[in-house]
Amino acid sequence: MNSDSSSMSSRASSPDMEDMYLRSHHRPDNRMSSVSSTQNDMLQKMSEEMLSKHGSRGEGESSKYKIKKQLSEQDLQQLRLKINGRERKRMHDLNLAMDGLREVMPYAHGPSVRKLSKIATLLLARNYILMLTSSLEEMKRLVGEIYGGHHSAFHCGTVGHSANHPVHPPNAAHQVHPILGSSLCSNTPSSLSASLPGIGTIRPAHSLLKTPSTPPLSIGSGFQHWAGLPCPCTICQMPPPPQLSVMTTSMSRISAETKDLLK
DNA sequence: TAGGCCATCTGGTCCT
DNA sequence: AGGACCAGATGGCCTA
Repeated sequence: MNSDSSSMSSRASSPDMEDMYLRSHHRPDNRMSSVSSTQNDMLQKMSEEMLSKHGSRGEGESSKYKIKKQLSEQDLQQLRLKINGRERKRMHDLNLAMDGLREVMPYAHGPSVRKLSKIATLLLARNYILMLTSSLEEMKRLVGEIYGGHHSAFHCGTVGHSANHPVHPPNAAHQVHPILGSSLCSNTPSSLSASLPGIGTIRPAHSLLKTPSTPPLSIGSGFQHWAGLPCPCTICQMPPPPQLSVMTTSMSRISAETKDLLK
């Protein structure tokens, strides 16, 4: 999913967004989902009122100029309503995307839990990404340690590798760690750090991120969980193997920093 | 009641 | 020209 609409050559069109989110969000009204029926009625009334007002006024007495002016005014009003509607829809799409982001955050979801604000969602998402990236880094390092001298086996199996290290077949990594294989191949530590300079510099507490109404529970590795709700991340869904104790320690450290953010 | 958050309107700018 | 994006203004709702 390409969420960076500003960087795209062609800007994200609303129909696509509607398509994306309407599938998972059942919206009775295609246009104004979050606008209350009262507000919707009000908007409808406003437009109708303006249209009828401009349509009935000035009949007979007005000059051609006046009629023309009224028509242009009417057109202007219609145009304004049209633009407002588009903007409203755009903001709704943005909010749906924000909801989608909230859903995948390691944060309690539910009617009793207060929704994360937009800014808090973005900041938490950033730190979550940094934390996951850092965990991946550490995992890679540990795998490298475990298989010490066979480090080269964890690089992508290329012709070059098989030529340089005939003892270790190029696909050894995939045989030993099929789960890690793709990740290890797609990013070397150096390239990853280069592409994500923010790693290791997770931001300190932000005043905009507040403690949720439901206090966080610390389970096992120290990763943040909130009452009664499982963490959606894959790391928490599998029990950490004993070899990864170093990683879990690191996870505790990182999650503690994340916890600070929520204060 | 002040402050935070949000939805909406609006005008401007940029892009296709 | 029309549409998308953006930022400022405004008013409503909620909470400490």
